[in-house]
Amino acid sequence: MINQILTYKEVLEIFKKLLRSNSLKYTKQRELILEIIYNNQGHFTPEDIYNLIKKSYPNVRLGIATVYRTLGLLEDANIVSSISFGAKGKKYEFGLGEHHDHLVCIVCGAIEEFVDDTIERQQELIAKKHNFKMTNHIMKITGICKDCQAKKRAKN
Amino acid sequence: MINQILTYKEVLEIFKKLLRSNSLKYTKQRELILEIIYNNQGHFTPEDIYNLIKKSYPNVRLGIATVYRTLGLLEDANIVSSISFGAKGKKYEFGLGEHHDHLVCIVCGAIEEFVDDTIERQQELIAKKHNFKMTNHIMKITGICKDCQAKKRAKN
DNA sequence: ATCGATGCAAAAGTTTTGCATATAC
DNA sequence: GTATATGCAAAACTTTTGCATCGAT
Repeated sequence: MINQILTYKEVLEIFKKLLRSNSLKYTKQRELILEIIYNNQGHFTPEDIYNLIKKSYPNVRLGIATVYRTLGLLEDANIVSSISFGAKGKKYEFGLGEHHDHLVCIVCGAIEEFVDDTIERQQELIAKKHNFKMTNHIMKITGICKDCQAKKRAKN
Repeated sequence: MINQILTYKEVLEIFKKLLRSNSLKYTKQRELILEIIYNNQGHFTPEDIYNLIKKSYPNVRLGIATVYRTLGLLEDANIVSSISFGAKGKKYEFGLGEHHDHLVCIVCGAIEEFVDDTIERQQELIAKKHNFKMTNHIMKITGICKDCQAKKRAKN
């Protein structure tokens, strides 16, 4: 897992290299999908990404199928990662750069990110103990966020 | 979070109490869904559960919609928990009893479970630090399992 | 007797696929 | 020029909803 911040140019180079080494083609659509995910920090459904591109680049032709196909490609290459946040469908986010985990509020849906060294280290130990060659890991804490707890108290 | 092993009878009692206190009805279908999840340790899609019940109890009428509705109910009550394993759709498992996390093989799909005290403790600290009232947490390590690593070596 | 639950089928949503055409190499 | 990618539309799935009927209380 790469744990340093990469510029868009560097990421694009990684992607291009990946395409080349698999005899795949570098297309405008593929670039835009990567760019949107890189530039908009956050968690997006395939449809979100489709809509963002349609809005930002109205003159580029794009089908939703291409978004699905490209996300699959990017996920295989670990450039993006996906997670299911309980809501319907999967969400994707940029996956190179510092790894982080998620706190998700079950009331308002807010997502906070965190990084915790103890957790990171322990995960590696666990994988080793089970003879797993770890390629990725996800941790998600669900609960009620500060704001929603306050609102709840106010109501009572 | 309840951290002790409960008998089926105890779980059923919890479920019945939940139903009663919400003016919901105790039906054969609801009981069978709970029973199947309790007795078959593992991770099931709603369709899996539907098929298991159809096979085990061919004379009980059951629609897939009821499975979805009941799983929603059981999940809200924390009696079952759901997780998305990358494959399509969510999978459900029994959620009372000792909490555990998952190692998922990206090659063969095998799921191993583990319990790790350090992780558990750290999660509580993180939730506290972010003022989250934690209701649940999931950790998933993806990688290549021992067997698939061996097969891969054999091929090369 | 009442009110919620159920099955069914239709609808809504999500993801994948086939194919003719377009585009990168 | 060749091989892969694309958009589109259809198909395949997954999940939810409306409604008449059934069944638990």
